[in-house]
Amino acid sequence: MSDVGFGSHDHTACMSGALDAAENVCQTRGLRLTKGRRRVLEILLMEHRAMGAYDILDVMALEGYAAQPPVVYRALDFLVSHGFAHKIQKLNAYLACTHPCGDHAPIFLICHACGTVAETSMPMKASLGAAAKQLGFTIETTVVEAEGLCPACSGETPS
Amino acid sequence: MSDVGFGSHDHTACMSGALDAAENVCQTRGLRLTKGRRRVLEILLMEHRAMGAYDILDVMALEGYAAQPPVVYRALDFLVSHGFAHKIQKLNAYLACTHPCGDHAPIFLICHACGTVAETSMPMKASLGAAAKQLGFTIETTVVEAEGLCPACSGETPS
DNA sequence: AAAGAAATGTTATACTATATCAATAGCAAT
DNA sequence: ATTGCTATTGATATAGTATAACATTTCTTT
Repeated sequence: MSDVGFGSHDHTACMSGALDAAENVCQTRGLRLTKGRRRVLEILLMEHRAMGAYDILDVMALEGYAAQPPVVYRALDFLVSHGFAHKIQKLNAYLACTHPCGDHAPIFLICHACGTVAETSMPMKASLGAAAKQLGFTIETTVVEAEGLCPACSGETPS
Repeated sequence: MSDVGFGSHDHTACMSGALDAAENVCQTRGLRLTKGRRRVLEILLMEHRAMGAYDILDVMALEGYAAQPPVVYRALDFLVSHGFAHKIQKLNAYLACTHPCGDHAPIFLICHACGTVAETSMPMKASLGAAAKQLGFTIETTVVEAEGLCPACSGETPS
């Protein structure tokens, strides 16, 4: 594991950095980070938490940019399929990717007390792929999520 | 990895065995495998595939035991929380557990061509837990799912 | 038998996601 | 610069997944 989302960080930098990175990746790969897609990514980065699609819609509505569900789901599909965001399956929620974001196999640590989700990377991707291969199964994508208590919440008695 | 769901097996034996095992576990732990819960488990074992809650409802309706969604969801909650079934997060579907079913950390291999889901067990549970612990995170439950092509489908050109 | 806990039946509704089709914008080649 | 093609957006409707709430029944313990 290399990096984690618990503890503080320079959020402004992390956000503009991630946006710049996304711009660059899109440039390089000939992808279009259109207004709607960028807006959804900005919201995810700004909020810095796992958000449901309808949470994102709410934020857009507050910003005066009312939109329909398909707008957000399309943007999320784009962001997720190109690695700019991830879907947290256990929460039906989406999280901006704050990693260097090449082709990675992330794992997520979900605190069920405070709802924080930390992204880190898989210490065992290779072993998983190799083990599956032995069974004749070819892995294309993986989901690894762990639920439990984050450092802040495990020391206390959270409500 | 110890066991896998690709390839054939003695389905009748697997089903009655799993039911007996569930009965025994319930007996031991003072749990009640009531009619509705047992019925849902039987359906999952019979169909031997990942089923949505409404798929299960459809089967119950065909059997003349029409029920409302909460009936199935409650049964599934019971079965999942006691390890008799698992939820496949990527599919919003449920699968009977066909393993010896002590306290295990399963991983699922999902074929996106034929929809088959194989349950096997985690080769890296310990490493994951230890790595998370280093970050101060205490894991309580894990979800590990891999999507790709099963042996049968990777050799062909499936539609 | 009575009391308390667990499970069920039922209605309604909340939450998550996609199909569909018309309209528009970006891009490449003549 | 127009034409034609493809990708994207807008908008309406609807499909699919899951739970809240509350009355009723069943089980278990006393």
